[in-house]
Amino acid sequence: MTDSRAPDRAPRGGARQERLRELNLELVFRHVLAAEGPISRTELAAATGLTRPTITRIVEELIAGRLVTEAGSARHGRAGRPRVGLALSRSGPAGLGLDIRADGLAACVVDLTGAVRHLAFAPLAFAGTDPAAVLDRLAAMASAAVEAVAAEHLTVVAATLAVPGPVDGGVVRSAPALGWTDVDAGALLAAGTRRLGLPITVDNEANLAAHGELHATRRTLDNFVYVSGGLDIGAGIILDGRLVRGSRGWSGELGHITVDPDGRPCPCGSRGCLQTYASPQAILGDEPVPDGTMPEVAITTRADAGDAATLAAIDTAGTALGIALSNVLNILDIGTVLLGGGYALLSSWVTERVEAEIARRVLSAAWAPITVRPAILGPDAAAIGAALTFIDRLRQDPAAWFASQR
Amino acid sequence: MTDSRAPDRAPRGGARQERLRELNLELVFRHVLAAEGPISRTELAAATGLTRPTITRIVEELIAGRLVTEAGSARHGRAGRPRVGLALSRSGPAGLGLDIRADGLAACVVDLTGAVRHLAFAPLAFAGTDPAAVLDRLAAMASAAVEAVAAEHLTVVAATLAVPGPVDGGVVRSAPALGWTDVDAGALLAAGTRRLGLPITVDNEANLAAHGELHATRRTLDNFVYVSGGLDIGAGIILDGRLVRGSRGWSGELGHITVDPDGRPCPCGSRGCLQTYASPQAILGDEPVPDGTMPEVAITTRADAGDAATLAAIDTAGTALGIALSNVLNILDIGTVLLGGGYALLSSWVTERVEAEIARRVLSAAWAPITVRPAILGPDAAAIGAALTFIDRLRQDPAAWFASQR
DNA sequence: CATATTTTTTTCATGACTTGACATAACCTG
DNA sequence: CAGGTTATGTCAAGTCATGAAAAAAATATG
Repeated sequence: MTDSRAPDRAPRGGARQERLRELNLELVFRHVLAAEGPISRTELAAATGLTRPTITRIVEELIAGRLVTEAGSARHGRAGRPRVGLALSRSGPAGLGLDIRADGLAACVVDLTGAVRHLAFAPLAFAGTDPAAVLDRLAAMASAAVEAVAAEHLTVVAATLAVPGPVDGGVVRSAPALGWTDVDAGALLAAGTRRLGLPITVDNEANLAAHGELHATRRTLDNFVYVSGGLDIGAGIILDGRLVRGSRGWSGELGHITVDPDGRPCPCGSRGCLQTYASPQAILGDEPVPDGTMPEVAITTRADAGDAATLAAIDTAGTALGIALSNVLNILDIGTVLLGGGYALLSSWVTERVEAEIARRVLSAAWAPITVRPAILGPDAAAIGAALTFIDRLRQDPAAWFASQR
Repeated sequence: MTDSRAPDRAPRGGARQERLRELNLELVFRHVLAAEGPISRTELAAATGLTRPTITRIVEELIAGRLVTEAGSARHGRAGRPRVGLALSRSGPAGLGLDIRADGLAACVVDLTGAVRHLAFAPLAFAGTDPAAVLDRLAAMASAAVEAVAAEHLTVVAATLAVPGPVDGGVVRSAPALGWTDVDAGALLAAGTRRLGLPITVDNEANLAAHGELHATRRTLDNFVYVSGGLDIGAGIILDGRLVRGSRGWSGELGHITVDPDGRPCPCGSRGCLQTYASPQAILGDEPVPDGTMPEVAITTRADAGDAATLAAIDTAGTALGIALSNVLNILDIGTVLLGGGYALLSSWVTERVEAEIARRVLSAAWAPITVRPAILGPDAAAIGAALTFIDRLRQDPAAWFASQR
């Protein structure tokens, strides 16, 4: 294969007539997706340029495939037969998202419309926990989620697991927040969920959370950097509505951007990495946190109380984050920064400093201002984004879904 | 338009039979492209999965459109009718690339195969030059190039202009190397080349040079950062064989990455920007350069002579470049850095330090080594990449070319 | 020079779409 | 409640690109 792009665009050899059908099915489906509310067959015909007979056949197929349902005839006041509204099915295939985060485990099911239909959380302290035990626990939550939504006629078809660290295939390379190194989370989870028969994907938490935000804004915002704070600082980058994964999927290591070349030493072996200044632990310094309290909460509590050391540390963190983000923005020309994860809680404290550094250091900021604001989704962003992984694939290529069903 | 991707994939309403033809034409064309040497109709049939009759008809169309030619029947020794080799036409449509660089003007024509068929360079000192005069001069070079290749039956169909600085539409926002600010280079060039009737695109020099390198490696290397040195330091980023432009096309501002937050002041208003340490002028310091000498040449001359100040400055520059690139690689997970522009000349002096910083600061370098090497193309990389812009579009979407011809 | 072999082209059937006409369904108006 | 109006479903004929099979073209071999 000399041209790496060849298989992307025409994967299955020559295009036969069937391919036309697939293309038009995709076209119609995408119009149903994009429509604000229910849309009728006649409207679809007008919008797509296809004829009514063709639309009728395609809609029939979409309904049979459980992607679309008739939403009941919406009487429009005028004379004539009322149009039958068509909408994405709320009882068809669904995606399961699982998240291993610093404070516990989350499971989430999202339907075709992107709506969260199930969300469960189990607090868990990770100190010294065995990966297999954690993933067994998570597998149980997955089963429970699948059963819970089955009652609403939703069929979970695929699962994605979010982990806080770089992932290689299904293997978690390093997740300091969990104390994991080279854990084959994909295999462990697959073992626990064999009964469900779901294909499993494992991905970085920041990437998935960014993906969740992309959907949460209904794709009106399709260029942004999502900052995900925790023990590690990660970033999910969305360019032109697509997640930037890098050549091996390890993009977004924001925490190890150099903020000061001869600065504080970092466990990674370098000096002056962002996370030595801006992670919650770095802000808290040596001060211990009461058990069961999220470090971000401890920070805001102390800051609200006017603790001078904390305020100074927040200042340093904001500046460092601003410098690191300036680098990202200079390289990628992105107009929006979303502060997510722990930073969503701290955003009112750090946004100003971040904005100041960006205004000063990003070349294009002079003629196109850059927005910094907290993310929309809360701590469940990654779980939701994970659940959306399958939904998104299905939305992009409904024909492949039909092919897989046969 | 709620889903921003909808128009990408099915732009022209419903897919009719014609669309099938387009898809298969693209498929066949891509196989001709990917083939090592000439390829016969029968081989194409086997490779694409289409039948011989279909191939015959499509090839007929490709030949009529001047994209493909019969390369003469290659007798293969065995019995039977010899296969007729088909190859990309070397006398069909061609792309024109123009480059305004620090030391002069370049014009370049590239044919469908990617071969450079014409290359001209005119030295020019930019101090105090009027943009309109420069672009007039360049327009004359463009005309000469078009005429020169017309003798070889090549038809120039589109032009792209490379400029050293961020571009907005056809407007050069700022090009310190030329002393230009907000110059509508596209319009000025269009005025001078009206007679040729070419569509004109203006783009950043680093982006285009990266694109040139992508083709120079025959797309075998499809994830890299191309560093382009000059008065300004820019970067062209290729991810998955695609140029990363950012949301407004201003990506790759490597020169303004913060290397030291309280470092040297930069004309941009910030402090510690890479280019205050690593641009040729920064390396030379106050020392004057003989007129007509490229600064990079002056640097290597002094370094070869063992000048201590120069060697120290090179060291500082290499370290700074390494830090800046580490940031890029941490964010984007790219495995290769190509040193282009002026840095190609300096690569033997700086590579070691750049590699050392990357090994230390890039998280993934621990388990996947990163390559740093000089770029393949020389100073004409941007002109060649510019000429390839149109060729690339045509290669990606030959059907659109046929549509535009009608 | 006839025959075998391989490549290319021609001829005909298939499938998906369009157009246009008509039938049916469900609602509004008077 | 009859008749007009609008939405949807169904049927035929026509178009176009493809696949399958057969014919034609061009060469090597005996």
